[in-house]
Amino acid sequence: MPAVNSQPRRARSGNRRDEAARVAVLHAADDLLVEHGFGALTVEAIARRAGVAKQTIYRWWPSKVEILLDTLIEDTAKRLPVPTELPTASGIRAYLRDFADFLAADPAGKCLLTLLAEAQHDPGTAASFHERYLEPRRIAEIEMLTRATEAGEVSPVLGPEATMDALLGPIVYCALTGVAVPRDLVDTLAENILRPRA
Amino acid sequence: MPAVNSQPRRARSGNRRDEAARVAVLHAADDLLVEHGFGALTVEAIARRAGVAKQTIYRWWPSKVEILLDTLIEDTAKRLPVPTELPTASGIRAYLRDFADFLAADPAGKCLLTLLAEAQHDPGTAASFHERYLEPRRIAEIEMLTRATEAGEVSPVLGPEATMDALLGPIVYCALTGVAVPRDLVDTLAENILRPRA
Amino acid sequence: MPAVNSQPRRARSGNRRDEAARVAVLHAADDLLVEHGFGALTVEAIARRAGVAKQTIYRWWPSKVEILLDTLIEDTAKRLPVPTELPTASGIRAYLRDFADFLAADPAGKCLLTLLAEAQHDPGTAASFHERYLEPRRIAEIEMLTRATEAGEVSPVLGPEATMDALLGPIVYCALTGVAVPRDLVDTLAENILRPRA
Amino acid sequence: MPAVNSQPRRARSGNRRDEAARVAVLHAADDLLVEHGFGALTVEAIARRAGVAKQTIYRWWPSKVEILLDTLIEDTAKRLPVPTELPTASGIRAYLRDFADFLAADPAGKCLLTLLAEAQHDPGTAASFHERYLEPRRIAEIEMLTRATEAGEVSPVLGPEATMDALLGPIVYCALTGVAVPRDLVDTLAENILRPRA
DNA sequence: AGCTAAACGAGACGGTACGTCACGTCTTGGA
DNA sequence: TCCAAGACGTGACGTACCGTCTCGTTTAGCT
Repeated sequence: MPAVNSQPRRARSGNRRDEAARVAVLHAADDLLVEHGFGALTVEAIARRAGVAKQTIYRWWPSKVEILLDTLIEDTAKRLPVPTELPTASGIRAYLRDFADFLAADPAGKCLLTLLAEAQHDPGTAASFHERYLEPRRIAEIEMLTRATEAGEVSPVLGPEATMDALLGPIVYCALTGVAVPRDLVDTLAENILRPRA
Repeated sequence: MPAVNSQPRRARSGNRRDEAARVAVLHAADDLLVEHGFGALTVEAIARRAGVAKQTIYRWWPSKVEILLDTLIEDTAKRLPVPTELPTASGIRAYLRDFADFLAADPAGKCLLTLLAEAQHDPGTAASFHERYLEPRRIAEIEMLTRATEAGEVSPVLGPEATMDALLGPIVYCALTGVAVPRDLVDTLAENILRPRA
Repeated sequence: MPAVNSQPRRARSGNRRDEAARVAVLHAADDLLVEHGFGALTVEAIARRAGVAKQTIYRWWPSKVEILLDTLIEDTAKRLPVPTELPTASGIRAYLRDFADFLAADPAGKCLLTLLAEAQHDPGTAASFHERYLEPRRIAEIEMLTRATEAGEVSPVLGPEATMDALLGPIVYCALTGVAVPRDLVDTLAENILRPRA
Repeated sequence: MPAVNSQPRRARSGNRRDEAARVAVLHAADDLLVEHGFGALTVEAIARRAGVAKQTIYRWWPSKVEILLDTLIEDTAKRLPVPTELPTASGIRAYLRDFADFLAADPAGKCLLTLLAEAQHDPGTAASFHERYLEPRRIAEIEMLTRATEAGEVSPVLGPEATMDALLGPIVYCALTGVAVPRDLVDTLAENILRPRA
């Protein structure tokens, strides 16, 4: 679905990158992943669905996982921002709940799980995934946690890195094993690991 | 002639399954995974390395992930049994530490992570992995936890299912993201989630 | 269909060749050829259909074409004997007509065409086919022709070998190309090549 | 740079069919057939020998017999044209002699016999072989015969179809049975079947 | 009556080729 | 300069048969 407007033919780009082709590829990849699973996510299928030539994909993305990574980064920025300004205990708890919902329900959540999985199979994917997604988020999360601790909102029983692993780990593990995150799991974890003020 | 292996030639199996071929396939798959990664784990490569015909693999395993699953099940039974008899708080803590070491260092640990990853890509793999590995282990773990609780060894802050997710999740998440599990993470988690007697 | 009687189990043979298995194989091969074509004529399919183990086939026949050859030889002896006693011009003409009908209509005719075809593909088949089928028949045909010539029944315009090629060639060629042998072709050929007395 | 073949590397084709690959496949198939027989004529062997990918073969030919058919059609057009302009009795006789030599000596002759044989095994092959080779040639031959008859060059004892079967049949039959066509067979047949003027 | 030897059904085995799919690279020709 | 289109070499897929090889059973014929 490359066309984004009512014109029968997309305005072709000439010698600049075709933005319509770019978003068509991202959408096609995401749609294929959600609708038919990772097995159907081939470069040829993406090109077919996006109405784009295969070469156009190879020109701009080194592999199909980078497409997913682009999608994930854009979607996460919109739907799951890390709260960094004046974080409170309840703000952090809300963030954890949002994260659980994101993994369980959002199409981009499937995208994250897929990338985490593919990173186990391929070192290159792992490197990209860490560098472009995990590390930046982790830095923001650590900052969130540090500020909250300094403000006396929370007093975690572990260092910031380990605290984030202790909080996110169970949520991710439940998502990976197809288990719905229990309602009280997040709250009890926050209570016992973060030790909020109230 | 009491000796059964005086010839270097492998004893052929007749019309019964060839045990030597079976273990050769399991070893070949494990070796390929550890040495060259999941990308090199093709059925043809396994057959080549095991000195076995491709058809022999397809005769006994519906897919290559079932081979890994067989390997994982056999190896886990040997190297990471769930302690079910008279479990103590320190026994559970030791189990968690062993699990972290298993994921980090054992070849079969890579196998587990690979299966967990592949389960994200393919529903069939997910079903097999749950049915043949995760569920049986989870049942044993729940029993371990229940007995320890009844014996007063521990008094967990969550139900048994959620407790196991809270304990195993961070370990798995660290392994998946390539982070070494911090020394104090497991112990502090056990302290705050399980609340042992002592 | 190995069983030839009402007993649920065929009487097993002990340490002598099992005649029931032999004819079951011949029939299965012929049936498969006629019903599903040469492509379906695999050793495994023959064994399956005959209710016989593959090894039993390999024990007695070096290849599947030898099975067809056995069938052809038995059937030809019954249904298309070469008239050698006191041959007449009309006897030879009748033989040619029978041969045309045999190729067109008899299951064993398909068998002959198949063997002639397979002989083009494989020298071993060609050797067996010549030695066991073509040569013996040719010798009998030449004798038939020679006797008829000596008796003054016919006075062929070519030597006996070439005469047989001139008479049989068109019939075989029509069968190979799927053309029905025209009614007058055989008769006119006989008239102009054999030059019968009357 | 006017030269197109200054590099040893073959010029790649872009998005048009690669003519070099096409002829390489035809030659490889013919060579394999002549050198090692039909048994060695596998698609994989053709691809290997032609230096071409298997998929390139499957992209353009539905089966290996179509490759042979292409070869045969091209070669026959060059080496064994049917004389259609002002055919004479001796012209027809020469055509028959050329046909016999073609079958006996020319590589493409083996190709024809192979196709005729394979047509016995597979109805699809038979259909293609008739439609693309036998029928067009037969039409040209019938026209040749009709013209010669109308010009009074010959007065055949049979209709044109049956006449061609009577003339070609013995030649093909000899070739199929590995018998060298006797020198006088063709001439005597022509004399007695065609009845030329002189 | 028991023993030996052969043929049997069953079917696992190491192989080869099949025809299909997707990969990533390349070239053409149009905008 | 970018793009759609698509042919190409590469290599793995899962399947079908090949011909060989045990297995354990059955039976004929000899001790």
